[in-house]
Amino acid sequence: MFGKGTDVCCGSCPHAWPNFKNLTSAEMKEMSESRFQSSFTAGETIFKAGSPTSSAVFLSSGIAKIYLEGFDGKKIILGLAKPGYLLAGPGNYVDSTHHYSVVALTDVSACFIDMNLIKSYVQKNPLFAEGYLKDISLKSLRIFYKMISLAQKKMPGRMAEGLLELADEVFKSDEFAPILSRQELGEFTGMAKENVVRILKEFCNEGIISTNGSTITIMDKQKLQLISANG
Amino acid sequence: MFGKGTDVCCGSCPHAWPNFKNLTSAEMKEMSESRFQSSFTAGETIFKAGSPTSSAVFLSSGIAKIYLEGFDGKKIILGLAKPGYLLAGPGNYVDSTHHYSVVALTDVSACFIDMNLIKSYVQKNPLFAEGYLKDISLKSLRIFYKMISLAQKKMPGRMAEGLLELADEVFKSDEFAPILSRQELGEFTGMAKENVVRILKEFCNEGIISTNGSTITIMDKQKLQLISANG
DNA sequence: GGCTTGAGTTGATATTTATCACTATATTAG
DNA sequence: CTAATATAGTGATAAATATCAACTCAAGCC
Repeated sequence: MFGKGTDVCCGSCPHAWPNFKNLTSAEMKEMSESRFQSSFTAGETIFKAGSPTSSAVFLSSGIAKIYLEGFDGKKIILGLAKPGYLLAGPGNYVDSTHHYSVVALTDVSACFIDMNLIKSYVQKNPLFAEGYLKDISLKSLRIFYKMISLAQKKMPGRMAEGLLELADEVFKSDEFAPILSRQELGEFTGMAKENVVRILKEFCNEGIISTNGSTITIMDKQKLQLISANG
Repeated sequence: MFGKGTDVCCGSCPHAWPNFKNLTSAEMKEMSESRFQSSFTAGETIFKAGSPTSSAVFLSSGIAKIYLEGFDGKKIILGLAKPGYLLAGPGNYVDSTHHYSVVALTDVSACFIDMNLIKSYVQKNPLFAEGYLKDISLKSLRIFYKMISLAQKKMPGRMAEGLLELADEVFKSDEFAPILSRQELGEFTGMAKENVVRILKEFCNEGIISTNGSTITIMDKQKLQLISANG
């Protein structure tokens, strides 16, 4: 399914990027009428690092993984995008190129908004520009802390942190389906997939989590927070 | 030495942040007249993570290290700041707090500019806002690549990359004084100081660099680039 | 159904990296 | 000048982590 997105105005979309609130209704209407919508099935690539940032992408439903491509095809999953998350990245104002790749983890429907339009609002609308700055700043900060975690915490600490992030920020629940494979969980927490298995098993044995079939449930959140904090 | 910086206008300062070119002459004059200047000797802290971002800081001379504070007092040096580098960080638009610390490596003289003034120019001056976005975007990108390097390269690769960054981007010369101690070089390349020593020695033995007293000279840049690229 | 494929899992092993203990060499303070 | 302190350097060891080689199990396919 794809096409011009003329059905609902972005202004009334419950999943819109918060910063769109700073647009005038004329700007909102213009943007809304010029956007494109497209669907992706789980596993499909929404955009790849290296491709031009011709559009800003927003999910209206589904979840996608955002990852950096390293050496030898190794990946680092920076985080998961949900509706309301601006998918454009810092390359937009540097070399007009994406520097991370985005792949749908579930079936996804996405809105594509012309980047030149976004950039023109940045120039015309100071509040919108400030909102964009806030967005990119917050994402930078998260990268800082991800970097500290990867560089200084040991595997159990990183896994605990990763599970807490999935529970608290992505799924908003202490019980969640394994939207990420063990391989991906490893790319998310910076370890080999074999070690993901071992550490999850360890957490199970200690009663910190339980893995019912393919669902992970956090049983002892305090302990998990302790492990995360102590590295 | 410190005080109001009324001697030279920022507009004619050869070390000014490039984005200041986008200010009107009235804005430039206002900013120039309200700024404060201060000096730091090598080793002194310019600001600490956690402190409020009340001012944007620019060096007019000297070099400073920018680092994240991790666990157990461990540090990650993100990079070195020279004149022309905006020292404010992404916390400014998130929680008005610095998230990295900055310490002078050489004697430094610095200009402090009221952050509210900067923020007001972001709102009044779209070109300035765009320049700010570009600045923060570029810094984000660098963090991406630093992160990949730390997560996926092995020690020799990280050291090679670090030396190349010092030569090509900081000192603009293949021979440079050891402004960073072995400890700091370790914080910069993500390894223990003992391993810094061992790898530098290894590089010496292979004729890739030479350490004359306390100066590092890159002898075989191609080889260094190869080591950096191959992880 | 039987076959293939890929994810999950496990144990053994190799590699990488940190830590520890110590010496040497500076550099600074008194 | 000398003691004290920080940095540099070295080797041995321990810890952390990746890699390799199986094996299991389930899903999809001819």
